[in-house]
Amino acid sequence: MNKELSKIYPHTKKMNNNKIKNINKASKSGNKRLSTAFGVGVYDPKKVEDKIYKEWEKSGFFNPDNLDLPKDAKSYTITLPPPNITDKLHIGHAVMLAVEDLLIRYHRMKGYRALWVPGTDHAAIATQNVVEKKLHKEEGKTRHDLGKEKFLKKVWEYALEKQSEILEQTKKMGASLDWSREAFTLDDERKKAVTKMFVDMYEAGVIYQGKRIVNWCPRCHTTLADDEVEYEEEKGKFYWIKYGPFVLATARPETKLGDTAVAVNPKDKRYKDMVGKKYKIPGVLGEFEIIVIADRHVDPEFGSGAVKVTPAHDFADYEMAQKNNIPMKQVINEDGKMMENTGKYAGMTTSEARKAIVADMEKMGLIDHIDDDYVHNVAVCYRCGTVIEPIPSKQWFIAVDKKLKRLGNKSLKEKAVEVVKNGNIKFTPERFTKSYLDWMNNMHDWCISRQIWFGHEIPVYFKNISSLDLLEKYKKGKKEFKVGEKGSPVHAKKEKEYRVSLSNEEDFEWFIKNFKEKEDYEYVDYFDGKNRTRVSEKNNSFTIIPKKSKKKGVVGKKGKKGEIDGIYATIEERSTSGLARYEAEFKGGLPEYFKNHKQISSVDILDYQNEEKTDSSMLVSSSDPIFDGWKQDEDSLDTWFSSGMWTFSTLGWPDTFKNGKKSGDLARFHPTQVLETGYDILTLWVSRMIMMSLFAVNEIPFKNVYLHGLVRDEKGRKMSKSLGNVIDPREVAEKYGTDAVRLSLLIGNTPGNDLKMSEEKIRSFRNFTNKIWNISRYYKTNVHLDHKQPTRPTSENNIIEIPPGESERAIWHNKISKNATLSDKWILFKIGKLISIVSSDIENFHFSQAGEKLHDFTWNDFADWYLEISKIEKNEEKNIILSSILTDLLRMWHPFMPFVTEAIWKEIGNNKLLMIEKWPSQEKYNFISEKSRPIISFELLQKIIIAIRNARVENKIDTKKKIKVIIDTRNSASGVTELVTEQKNLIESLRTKCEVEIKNDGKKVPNSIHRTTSGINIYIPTEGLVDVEKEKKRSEKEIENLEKHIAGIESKLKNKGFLAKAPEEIVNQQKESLERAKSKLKEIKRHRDSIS
RNA sequence: GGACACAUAGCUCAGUUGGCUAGAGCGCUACAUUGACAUUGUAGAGGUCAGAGGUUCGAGUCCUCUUGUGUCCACCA
Repeated sequence: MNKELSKIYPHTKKMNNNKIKNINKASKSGNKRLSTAFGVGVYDPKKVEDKIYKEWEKSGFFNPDNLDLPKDAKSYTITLPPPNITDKLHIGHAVMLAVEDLLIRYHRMKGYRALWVPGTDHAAIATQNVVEKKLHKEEGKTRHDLGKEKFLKKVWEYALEKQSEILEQTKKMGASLDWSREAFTLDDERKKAVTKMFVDMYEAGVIYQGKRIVNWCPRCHTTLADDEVEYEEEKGKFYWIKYGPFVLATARPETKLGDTAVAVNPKDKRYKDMVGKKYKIPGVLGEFEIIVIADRHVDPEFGSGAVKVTPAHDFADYEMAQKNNIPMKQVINEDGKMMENTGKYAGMTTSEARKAIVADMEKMGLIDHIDDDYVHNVAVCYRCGTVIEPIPSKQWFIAVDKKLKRLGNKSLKEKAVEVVKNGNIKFTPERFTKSYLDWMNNMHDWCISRQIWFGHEIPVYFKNISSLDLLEKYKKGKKEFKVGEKGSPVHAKKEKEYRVSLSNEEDFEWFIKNFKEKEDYEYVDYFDGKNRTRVSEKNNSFTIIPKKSKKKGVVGKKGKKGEIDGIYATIEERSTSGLARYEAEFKGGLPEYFKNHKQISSVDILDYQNEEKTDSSMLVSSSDPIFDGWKQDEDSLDTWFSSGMWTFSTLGWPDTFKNGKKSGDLARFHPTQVLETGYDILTLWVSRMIMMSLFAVNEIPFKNVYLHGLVRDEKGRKMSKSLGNVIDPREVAEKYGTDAVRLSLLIGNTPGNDLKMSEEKIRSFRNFTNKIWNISRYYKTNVHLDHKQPTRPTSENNIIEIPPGESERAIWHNKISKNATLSDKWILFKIGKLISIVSSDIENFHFSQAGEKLHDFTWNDFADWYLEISKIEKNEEKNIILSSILTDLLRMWHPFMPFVTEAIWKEIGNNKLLMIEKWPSQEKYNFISEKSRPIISFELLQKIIIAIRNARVENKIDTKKKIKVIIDTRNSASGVTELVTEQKNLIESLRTKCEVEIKNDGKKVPNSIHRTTSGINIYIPTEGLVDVEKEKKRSEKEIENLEKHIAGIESKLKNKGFLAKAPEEIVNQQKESLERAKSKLKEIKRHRDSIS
C-alpha cells in the first residue's frame, strides 16, 4: 500500500487496486488519459481553453460592431490600461484583466455595445532603463556607445518581443478584447495624436518652455520626475555658519555661493525687524548681498530659525524666491560641477567644493561649529543612485493653472477638480476621491520633457537664424500684409494660422514703430515666457514700454507687469492670403515647407535669449519639417503625456474630433464607462487622463474609476523579481486552468485593498470549476428533455427553459403552481433572487460578493440539495426546471469563468456561443415570494434532515445501519404534520438512511436520541447504542446557550427605551424569537431529564 | 511631519444604510467510497469582532482616544 497516497486519500485502504492505480495516474499525469468529452468527471482546462478562445475570436463578437444589437443600444466602453512593455504580465495584471473582462462580458450579455480596447504602453523611461541595463550586463556598453539609432533599434526589438508575450498572456486569461482596435502608445496613430495634442496645447498657451528647477541626475543627464526620485538616509555633517547677522545651519555649504536671500518665519520675533532689509554677507568669494524675507514654511524651531535661500538649487527655496521676487543665481551645472561664476571653485564637483569651501570658511572664521552624525535624507536617482542636483533647466511644461477659454475660463486643474467634486467621475472605493482631490489641488506645473531617447519626440524645431533677418524680410512684405476680414472668428481657419512672434527689445521697438499706427495685425500678445496676455485687440491703442533696464516690460493700459527672458510681441495672422504672402516672402527660408505642409499650425519665430545667447528660431508643427537647417528638440515626452490621452487616442482622435464635434468611434464610445486600474497610479495616471481629455475633447474620459488592490504573496509581501515570489499568471493558468485563477482573483478581493495570493486558493477554485463541470455532466446524462411537450417552448438546442415571454410565462407559472413540488418552488425562488442580487452586485462593483453568492447557490442549494432531491423526486416539471436553472447559472458564471462555462454550454448541446447569450432575468422566476409557504416549509424540511444527520454522526451510528426516526409535530405550527407526511420520502432518503414514523401525541420517546427544531420533536430510539453521557453533555451545552440567548432577549424586552424607540417590527421579531427559544428550551430540558 | 487605510475563527477574508445566537473558503476533527463529482459527500469544533471611552433602546458597524500594521504624499534648510 502506498503510504503517501494513503495520507492524501485515507480511504484508499478500502479501495481496490485498480482505483488506486487510476488515481495515481491522474494526479501524476495531469489526467492526460482523459478525453475532452464529458465522459469523465475531471475537467481538463488545457483541452478546451485555447480552442474556445479561438472560437470567440473567430466569431468576431469581441468587436461590438458585429453584435446583433438595436441601433439605440447603449455603449459600454473600457480602455484597457496598457501594460508597460518593460516586462511580461504579472498576476496583478491578471486582476485587471479578470475584473474588466467580467464587466465587459456582463454588459455584453446585458445587451450593451460592449467595447474593450486593448493596447500596450511604451513606458518611455522605464523601458529605456531596462534595455540599458540589459545592454550593460550583456555587452558592457552604454547607450552612448551605441548611438541613438542603434540603441533605439535594440529598444524596439525588446519592445516587440515583450509585446507579443503580453498579447499571448492576455489571450490566455480569456480577455474578450477587441483586437481589431489594438493600440500602442507609440504607434503611428498615437504619434499623430500626441503631436496634435502638443501643438494644440502649445497654441492654447498651456504648453510652455520655461526655466524651472528640476531634479537633475548629473550622471544620466536627464531630469527626473518627482516619482523617479528616491530618498536615502545618510549620516552627514551639519554646518553652523556665521552669516552676517545670522548664524544658520546647512548641510550643503557649497550652495552658499548661490544664495540670494535669508528666510525667517513671519511670526519669529527674533528676526521681525530684519525682514525686508538687505545685508552684506561675508563669504569665501567676498561679500555678497542678501535680502531677508518672511515665509511661513520656515520652521522657527529648526536650527536657528533662519534659512539661507538658494533659489537655483533647492525646491523649497525656489518656491520662496518665486513668491518673493528673489533673483536666482545658478552655481552648479549639469555635470554636477561648480560653474565659472564660482571663481576658484569652478570645475570642482559639489563634494570637492564643499570640502574646499568649508576649509576656507574655517580659515576665515566663518564656521560657528559643526554637528557630526546629522541624519538626513538624500535624494538619489532611482536608476543609478547618484545624488540628485536640483538645478534650473529649460524644460517643457504644462501650465495646470492657466485659465482656458475652452474650459469656461477655468484651468486644467480647476476643471479636473470640478468634475470629481460634482460627481461626474466617481471613485470606487470612495475614499480615493480625497486622495485625488488633495493631490490635484497641490499639483504644480507638469514637466513633460525628458532627456531620453525612447519616447514621443517633441514636435518643436529649431533653426539658428537671426530673428532680425526674418524681420527684415517681414518688413519688406508689410505692405501686402493683410489680415482676414474684420470680426472673422479666430479659430475658423485653423489650418491657415500663422504666428510670428517677435522677441527681444530691438524687435519690439521696431514693431512698435512700424505697426503702432497700422491696423494690419489681428492682435498683439504679450508673452512673458509663461503666460500669454492679450495686450490689445485690433484698433485699440496700446503702449509697451520696453525697458533697457532689463527684463521688465510694463504693458500699457492694463498695467500688467511681466518678467521674462525677453519680451515678446506676437502678431497673429489668420488669413488665407497670409499663406500666399508667406510663401512669397520667406523664399530664402521656408517656402518648400509651406507648400508641402499646409496643415502647419503655427510658426513661431522667437528668441529665447538664454544664457548662451544662441539666436535661434523655433517652430511648433504637427508635421515634420523636411527642409534643411531645422533641428528637432532632442528631448522626448514624459510617458504619461501619451498614456494620458489613452481613452480618446484609441478612438480615432484627432480625426474623429472636428470643430468640437465627435464622430465615429469617439462619438460612439467616449466617454468610457470605467477606468479600472491599481490605486498606485491614481495620481500618476488617472489625474493626467482627466486633464488631457478635458482639454482635447472637452469631456471626462470615464465615468467611474475602479481601483483594485495590489496582489501580494501569501506572506503579504509585494511581488518582486528579487524576492522570487512572482506568480506568472500563465503558469498557474496552465496548472489549474484560467477560470480558477480568475475566480481566485475576483472572490475575496475588495476594491482598494491588497489581496494575498496563494496557490492553495487557486486550487480551491479549481475544485469548484470541476464541481460545475460535474453538475453539468449529471444534467447531460440524466436529464432527458422531451421536445414534444406541447406547453413548453423549444429552442434550437436541447435546452428548454422557462419562457421569457410574458404570456407564455403565465401559463408556465400556473402549471408550476399546480404541479411543482416543494423543492421545485424553493429552488425557483432561490435562483430568481440570486439573479437580481448578482446583477446589482456586479453593477455596484461588488464582484466578490456576487461570486460568493453564486458559489454558495451552485454548490449548496443547487448541487447538494436540489440535485440530490431530483434523484428521488420525479415529476414532469423537474427536467425543465433543472434545465432552466443550469443554463441561467452558466450565464451568470460566464463573466467570472468564461472557459468552463462556454465548454459546458457546448457540451450540453448549444450551437450558439454562451458569450453572446442574454443575461438572465429574474422575472421568469418571479412568482414565489420569500415569505410564502413553500420557502418556509422547505427550510423547515432542511432543518429536520440536518437534525437527523447530525444525530447519526454525533452518536456514531453506523452509516449503513437503517434507523427509525419518530417525528412528533404536536408543538409545531399548523400544517407541519401535513408537510412531514408529504415529504416523508425525502426525509428518509437524503443521507439520513431512516424510516420515519409520524406522531402527534406529544409524548416523549424513552431511550432515544432527541433533537428539536421549530417545535418539531425528533426521536431516534437508541436500542442501547448511545453514549448517554455524551448526549447529556450536548443537551446541557445547548441549554446553556439557549438560556443565555433568552436572557439577552428578555432584558431587551424589559427595557422601556427599547419598547418605546425601536421599530415595531424589530420588537415583534424579538418577541417571536423569544417564544421560539423558550419552547425549544422546554423540549430539550424535558428530554434531558429523561436521559438516565 | 501630513493624509488614508487596516486590525473579525489557526490562515485568507466577507459583513452594504446600526437590529434574530457574527458568516464564507482553506485548514482542523469524526464518519463515509465503485454511475455527476475524492478536485467528493455528511456532520462538527473553533471568535471578549485590537484595547479604552462615548453616542444610542441597541454598536463588529457611528464618534474620540490608545496600541499595532500597512500604503501614499511631503520633507528634513
